[in-house]
Amino acid sequence: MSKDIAKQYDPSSVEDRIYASWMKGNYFHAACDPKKTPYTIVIPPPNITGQLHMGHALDNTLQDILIRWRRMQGYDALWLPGTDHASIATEAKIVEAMRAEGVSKEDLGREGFLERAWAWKKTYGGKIIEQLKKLGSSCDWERERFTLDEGCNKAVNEVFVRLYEKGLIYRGERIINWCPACVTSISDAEVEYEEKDGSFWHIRYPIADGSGFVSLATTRPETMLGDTAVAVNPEDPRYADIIGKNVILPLVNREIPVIADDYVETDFGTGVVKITPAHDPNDFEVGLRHNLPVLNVMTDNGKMNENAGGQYAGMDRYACRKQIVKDLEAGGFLEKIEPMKHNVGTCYRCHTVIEPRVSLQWFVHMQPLAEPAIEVVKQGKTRFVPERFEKIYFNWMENIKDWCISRQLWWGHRIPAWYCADCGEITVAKTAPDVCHKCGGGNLNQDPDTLDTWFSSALWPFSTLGWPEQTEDLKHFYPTNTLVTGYDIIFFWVARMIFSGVEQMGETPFDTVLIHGLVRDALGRKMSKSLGNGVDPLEIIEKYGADALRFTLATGNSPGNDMRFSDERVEASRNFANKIWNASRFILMNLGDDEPAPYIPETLALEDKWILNKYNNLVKGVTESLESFELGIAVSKLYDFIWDDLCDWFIELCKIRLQSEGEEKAAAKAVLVFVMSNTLKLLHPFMPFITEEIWQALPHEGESVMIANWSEYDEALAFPTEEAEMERIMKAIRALRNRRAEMNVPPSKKAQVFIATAHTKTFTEGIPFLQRLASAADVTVGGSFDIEGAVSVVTEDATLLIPMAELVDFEQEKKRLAKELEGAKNDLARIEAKLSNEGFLAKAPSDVVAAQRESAAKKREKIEMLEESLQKLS
RNA sequence: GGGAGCAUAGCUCAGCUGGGAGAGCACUUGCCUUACAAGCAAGGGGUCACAGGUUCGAGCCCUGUUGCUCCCACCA
Repeated sequence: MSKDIAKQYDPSSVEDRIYASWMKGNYFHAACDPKKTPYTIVIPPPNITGQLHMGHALDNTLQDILIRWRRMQGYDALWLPGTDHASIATEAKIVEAMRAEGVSKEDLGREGFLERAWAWKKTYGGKIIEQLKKLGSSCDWERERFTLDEGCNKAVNEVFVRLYEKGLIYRGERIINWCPACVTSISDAEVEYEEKDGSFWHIRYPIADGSGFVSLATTRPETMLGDTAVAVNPEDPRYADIIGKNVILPLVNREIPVIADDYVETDFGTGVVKITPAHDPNDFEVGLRHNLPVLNVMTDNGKMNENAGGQYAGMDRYACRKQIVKDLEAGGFLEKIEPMKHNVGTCYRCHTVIEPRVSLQWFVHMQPLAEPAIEVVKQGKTRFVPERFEKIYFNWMENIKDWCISRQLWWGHRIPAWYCADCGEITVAKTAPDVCHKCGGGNLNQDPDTLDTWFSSALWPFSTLGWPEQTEDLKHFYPTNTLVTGYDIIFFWVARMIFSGVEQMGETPFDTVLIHGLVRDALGRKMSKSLGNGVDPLEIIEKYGADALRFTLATGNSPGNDMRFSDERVEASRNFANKIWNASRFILMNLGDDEPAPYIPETLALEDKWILNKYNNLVKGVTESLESFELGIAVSKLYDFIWDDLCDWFIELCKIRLQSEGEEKAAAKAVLVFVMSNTLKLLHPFMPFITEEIWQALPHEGESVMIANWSEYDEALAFPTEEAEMERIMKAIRALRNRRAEMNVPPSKKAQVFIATAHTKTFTEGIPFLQRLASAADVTVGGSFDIEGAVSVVTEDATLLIPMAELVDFEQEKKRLAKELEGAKNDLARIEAKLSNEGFLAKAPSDVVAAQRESAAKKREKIEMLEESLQKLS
């Protein structure tokens, strides 16, 4: 904030400069000071392929608010940043770029491909970090990590070996989800189900002995090529006689048995199910039970393979489906086609329909890991905010299935398993073994596959602190405190971090999981690339400033709930920033070159005590809200205080004293500076840039507001009596303004006011306020007045009389007063009904009863005054 | 098939452990009152989805109903 202060706050001219000054001051760096209490947040590492989107902006704003607040409170606050290698997404991106050049992965070979991938990472991987800085994120950049860096690799290998040795990682042939576009297996969590219009094809399978046929229905007719049985329910009388017979698979003329299995429902479809063990998870289970052959009929990229038979081999699965249907129809096997909606699993990265398929993969045996992970949440060692997400967590963990962790990709942590070419034994080791641990042969080949990205993300809270080394950082900062993330990645990440932390470290990785919702567009739709409705946070920052964006994201939103984003809301935030800017400008203009001086308690005026008391309560309120993770409430308290109390009232009230000289002017200035600079501290976590810019311009101690001490409630600033007195005056001012507006009296027309009140001292003190803020001319305060033809304005504390006979229709005035009287009487009747209720008096807490008594007394006073005013009019 | 969330002013949403509803935007009226027109002042507008229940008292707690949204689940 320079000398020539503009009327409008221009964020673009201050943000980068301020951020650079913070970096220069090294304020983001956590010291790892054993004398200080640590407060740690690990960032949900954004993908290196990522562009900062609104979800990131929200997530990181919340984290920055928490970390800045705790840092100011004196914690050894560490916000540990980093990025995720995002195996599938990154590899896809690189392969795509290579395709444009006509190069394939195979052309380059593994080494060449990885070289290229690292080069890509070097060029583009830091982009999102730069974008986080634009947002104001106060991460400890010295500790920045990458899920595929050397340290994380060590951690990954360590965990893999440990789990393998405990028997919790195994290799086996199972049905897995296969994405034919990404050409890799994916985990169950990575499958997204989408409801699609499909068909239910009813097909006739002839019975081999020529006794007829059975009808069955399928949504994926092409998989019939891999059928190795047909199943019916053993209790189903319709089919009792065919169990054990064979049927002939149409088109391929292969004989397959009819088996009986409980899995088949009698009341769905025809009660007959084709069994394709290689391409359906249930069928696979049935196949195991009945010892059926497993016939894989598809290739890696979703085409039919040689097992599908000559006429279909090489066809795309969907082309094949069409052809099969055609051929079935031609052969008279197709009974009917029923339209049907069904849930189709798709790849969460590319949304290609996944193909369940039998495959040899690595798995984590989840059950033993899930149990203690459930326990730590049950015991409250980790709690979810809001709590309801615990149910989602439990539900997932309690029904957990084994986790397929191997991926047929090159970009990622390579599986630390070596196969002996001589004896076939597997050697799992942290570093490449020289010889087979069984036969001692040296002919070893490492598994070509890499691990699920989430395997390394799961270790993030401790791998980033140096684990498996017992580093000082690890000892000091683990377990971390707060994890901030969206509900959409509880399964992918949060759950896996919890069981990994518990298993490897013996301790849950964080005490609180703060869950936020999705940022939707103005119409409530999910922001997505395909819809093109995404709002770019960087554009918003450019247009309105980072503080306005942060404020928008932090406000009017409660944990776990989705929010809508609209430019109008950012505009409102921008206006708020501007309001603060101008209030500060006003203070600075009045400060001149005066020595900054703290206020002297003895010189404080009524309004000073009022604002100090309000400020003191604000400190308490904001801190409490932050402690309970109600950031939206904290920020709205600040908004209300700054805009309403400080700007609309206190600054206006101060103008009176600022026009004078001497002690009272000094007091006004000192209190203005005190309240503003301390409020800036409270606001700083939410709006870091503007608060720093202004704080630096105001008289201050210390280098930066971001390392200033967070304020605490201070008994010396408690002035409840004065606040109440001030409120009496304010009420009178509002009532006067209201009355004048109703009568269309322009502010330029000053009016004489007589105030009849029991609080003569208070109102005498308030005379200048009424003159300044309620267009009063001469004000006379007394016990009662008898004035002919005056307009009366009645509050609970006073009757204000304005002799403006010429402006008033006294019949109207009588009606108005009568109406007001009636309203007051109704209010009183309601309160008295309550007070005469035995149950209320007996059971309501005493402070509530007292409050009701007080408001009854006030109403009675008001009624009395209204009656008096009416009487005078007649 | 299970589970969850939401339903409050014209719009978008707050409303913490029950004590008679708030904000922003929009709207109406009057103000360039020299910090701010991205502003100031005043105002209108709500049977808190519906029906029961608990309670002295319910937007808030319980039950049910309706509508919308989401998550999970192997119905071929």
